Amino acid sequence: MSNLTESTGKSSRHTRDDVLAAAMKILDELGLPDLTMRRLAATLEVQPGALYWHFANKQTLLACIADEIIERAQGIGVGLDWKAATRAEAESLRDALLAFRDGAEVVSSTLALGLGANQAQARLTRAVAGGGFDSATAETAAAAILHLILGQVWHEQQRIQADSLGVVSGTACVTPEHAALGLPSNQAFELGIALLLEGLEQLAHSRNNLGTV
Amino acid sequence: MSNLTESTGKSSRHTRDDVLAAAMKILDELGLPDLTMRRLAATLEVQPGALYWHFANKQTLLACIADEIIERAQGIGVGLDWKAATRAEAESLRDALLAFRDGAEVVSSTLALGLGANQAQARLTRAVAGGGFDSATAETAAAAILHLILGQVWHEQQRIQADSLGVVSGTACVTPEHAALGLPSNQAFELGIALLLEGLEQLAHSRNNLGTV
DNA sequence: CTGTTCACCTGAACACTGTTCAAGAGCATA
DNA sequence: TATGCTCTTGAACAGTGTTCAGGTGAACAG
Repeated sequence: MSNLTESTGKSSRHTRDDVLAAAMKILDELGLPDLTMRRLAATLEVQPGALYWHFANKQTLLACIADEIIERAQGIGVGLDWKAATRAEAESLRDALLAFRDGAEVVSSTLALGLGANQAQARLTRAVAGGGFDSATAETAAAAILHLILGQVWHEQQRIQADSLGVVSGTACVTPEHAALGLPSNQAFELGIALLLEGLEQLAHSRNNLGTV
Repeated sequence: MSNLTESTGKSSRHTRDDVLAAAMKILDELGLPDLTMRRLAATLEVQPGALYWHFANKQTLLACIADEIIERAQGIGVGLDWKAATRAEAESLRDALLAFRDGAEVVSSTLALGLGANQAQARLTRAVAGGGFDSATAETAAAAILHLILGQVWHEQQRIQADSLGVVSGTACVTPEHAALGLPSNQAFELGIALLLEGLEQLAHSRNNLGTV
């Protein structure tokens, strides 16, 4: 009833990657609030304490999950101009976040804590830098794009879950002020990115008028 | 040693606003992780259960805190063109978030849950709408600005706290890839807003070429 | 065939967390 | 005096992340 590793998928001992994979499965199937160390341990047929041999604490685990989510976004921005490359990078990032339940929230918090998910900003920065901006500007613009994506996807994913639970929302403290309609999420995303890219292009133009490319 | 209401600030019975004020004080002085129902109860010299007469649960409390934080941001955008008005609104929002420890995180999560802090987007939407955009576009652009501000301030506030604790960060799962330098936070904020506003202005121009104001 | 090393796990606890609820205290109004 | 309403108590429930001395088993060395 145990000790078979591959075929029946049962217990015996686990590697760090096993734990990570199991955690990501729970996250995707049950959501972040249900991703507890005890549930994770139970899934692996192991005592909770065992997890702390593989990960120093839960936050570290979450940071690694965030890294994994981000790493699965691969844009193919070769041979494109910087605008198209940046847009492609942004889209692949968004897709990667959407592909995982509560992905945006996980990435947001670990990124805020400065723990993981640096690759996201790194990729965006490289794409933006193709427009010839100085590195500080490129980095800051990339951060702006990233925050925009995270905020939007987080909002969207929360709404998905809220709808599936039939939550009425509103009426928390003051007036309800019914939820914003705005554009559908795809278009909202494209508008946001388009605005930032357009702004960057204008910035590039105004720099051109003053000197070098 | 008790039962005096105003002068010594001691116990007796409390109103919902008392609880809210005490919660905000704890939040500002100790931070979000230390804002627990038990600590809040202890501050008010009351048993934890008493809090649930005033607020249905902790999330509702946090939503009200978020509403309060947002409400304290008052932009004075009268007699300005839409760009200046929007920038003013964004700046006052940013200031309001920065004025409270962990303000951005509190507002982010309750906004993601669709519970509170709607006024923020409402104000931004009104300012943007001054540019003559259709309501869906204005609303979506306002959401973009809001997400940008929240992401940036959250990041900034987390860094403040991390620095004060001497956390080394990095080395979570993969390579450290040392933290982004970019621009100082004020300039980062201004750049982000400037890019979005510039993008919006371009959008307005391109619309002008096709017809009405 | 021993002996040691080392990766991984157990079992049990610690110190918290949010939340619920019957019962009671204290004040205002009738 | 009696009723009703507001607010609080006290105690529990069901979880949470985390720690740690000790144990198990496989791999490797002599």
